[in-house]
Amino acid sequence: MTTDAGPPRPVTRIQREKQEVILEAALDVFSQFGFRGSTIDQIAEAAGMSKPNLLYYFKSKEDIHAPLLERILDIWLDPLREMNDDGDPLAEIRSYIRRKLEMSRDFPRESRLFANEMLRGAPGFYEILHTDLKDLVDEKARLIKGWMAEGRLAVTDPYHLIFSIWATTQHYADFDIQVRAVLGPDRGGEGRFDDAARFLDQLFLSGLSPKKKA
Amino acid sequence: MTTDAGPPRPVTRIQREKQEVILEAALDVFSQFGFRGSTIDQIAEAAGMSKPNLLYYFKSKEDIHAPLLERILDIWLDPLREMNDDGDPLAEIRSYIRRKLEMSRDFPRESRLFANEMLRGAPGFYEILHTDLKDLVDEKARLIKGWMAEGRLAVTDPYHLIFSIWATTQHYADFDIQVRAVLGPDRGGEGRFDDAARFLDQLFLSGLSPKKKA
DNA sequence: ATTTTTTTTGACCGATTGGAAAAATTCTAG
DNA sequence: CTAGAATTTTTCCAATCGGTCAAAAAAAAT
Repeated sequence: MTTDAGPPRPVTRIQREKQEVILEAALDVFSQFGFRGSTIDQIAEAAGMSKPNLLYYFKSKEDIHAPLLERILDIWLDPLREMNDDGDPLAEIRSYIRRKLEMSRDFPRESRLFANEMLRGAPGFYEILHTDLKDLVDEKARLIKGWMAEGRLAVTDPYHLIFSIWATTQHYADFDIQVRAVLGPDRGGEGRFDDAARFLDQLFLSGLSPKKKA
Repeated sequence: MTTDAGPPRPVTRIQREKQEVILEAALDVFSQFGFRGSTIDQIAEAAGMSKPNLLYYFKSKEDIHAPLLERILDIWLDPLREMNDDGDPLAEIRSYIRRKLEMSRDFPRESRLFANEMLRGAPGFYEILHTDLKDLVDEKARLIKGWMAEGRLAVTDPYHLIFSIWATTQHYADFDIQVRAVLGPDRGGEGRFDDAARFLDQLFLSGLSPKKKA
C-alpha cells in the first residue's frame, strides 16, 4: 500500500487511436440523430469495427456521448474566454463573432451535437450550464457592461447580445441545409461564410439604419 | 362507375378529435427527440391511448410526422409572407422580428421540431426548402434590395439579414434551456422575451456603435 | 332492439436495440 | 519461441422497436 501499485496502465497506443476513431465516428452519428436516435451499430459501422469491439473501448452508449459533450463545450467557449479588455470593445466583439463563425464553418458537427443536446433539454448537462457556463457569461456580461458605462459601446442588454452572437453564428452550422437551399448553388458555395462575416460585421456595428444623405 | 361511390366518408367527429390529440402528443415527443429518437409507444402514452389504437388513426410513424412538418413550415413562414412594401422598411423589419419572436415564445415545440429536422439534414423535405422556401425568400430579398437601392435601408446582404432574424428569434425556443440557465431565475423569467425584443430592436436598428457625445 | 359500423384492446410478429460472455486471435515482452 | 496480455470475433440475450391481426367493445344507424 505504499507505491499505489493498482492497475494504472490501461492506456496503450492502439487504445488511444481506436478511441479517437470511435469518438470521431460517434460525432458524425450523434450530431445527425441525437443521442436517442443514434445506435451503437451505426457508430460501430462508421468506425469500421464490430459492435462488441467498440464496446470493448467504451462500455456503454453514454460513455461515448459524455466525453464528446464535455470536449465540445470546452472548445465552444474558448472564443468567449478570449474576449477581454485589451483593445477596442467593438473590435473585441467583432473578433469574437469572427472566431465563432469560423468554428461553425470548421466544426459544424460539434455545433449540431450541441444543438441536439439543447433541443432535448440538456439532461445531465444542466448542472454545467448554470454553473460554469453561467459564471463565464456573467463575467463577460460585466465586462461588456463596463464598456457601455464608459460610453464605448451602445447601452443594451449584454446577455442578449451574447445570445445573438451565438445564434447568428451557429445558425450556419445547425441550419446549414436550409442556408444552402435558400442561397442556391451560386451564392451558397464556400463564399457564404465570407458573406455572413461581412453582414454580421455591419449588423453588429451599425445595424440597418441608412446613412444620412450628405 | 358513374357517381364515384367509393369510400368518401372517413371523417367522423371522434376521428378529428383523436387525430388532433395524437398530433399534439407527437409534437411533444418529436420536438424533443427528433424522428428517429422518438417511439410510437412514447407518443401513444403521451396521447393517452394504446399503440395499436394510435396506429388505427395514423398507419405509420412517418404518417404522424409528415403532417406536423407541413403544418409547421406553413405557420413558420407566415410572418415573412406578411412583410411587404406598405410602410417604412425599418418598421416592416422590426415588425417581422417581433412576430417571429412571439412565435418562438408561443410555439417553442414547433420551432424545436423544425430545428431537429434541419439538424438531420431535412430528408424528404429538401425539395420544399429550395423550391417553395427559396422562392419566398428570393421574393423578399428583392423587396429588401429595393429598399436599399432607394436609400431607405443600409446596404447589406438581404439573405443573411433574413438568416440573422431567423437565428436570433428561434434561438429563444431552440436553446431555451441554455437561455434560462444563463439568465438565472431573476432575469430568466417571463420577461426575457421582452428584454430580447428590446435588444433585437436596437441591434437591427442601429447596432452597437455608441452614440456620439453631443 | 338489433344490425352495422367504428373504435379499442390484447396477443403477437420479425427486426433491431443495448449489451454480456467467452472463445479466438493478435500483439508484445522476455 | 513462448507466456501473458491485449484485442477482436462469434454467439447470444432480454428488451424494445415499428407494425399486424383478430376479436372484443362501444357507437351509430335502422
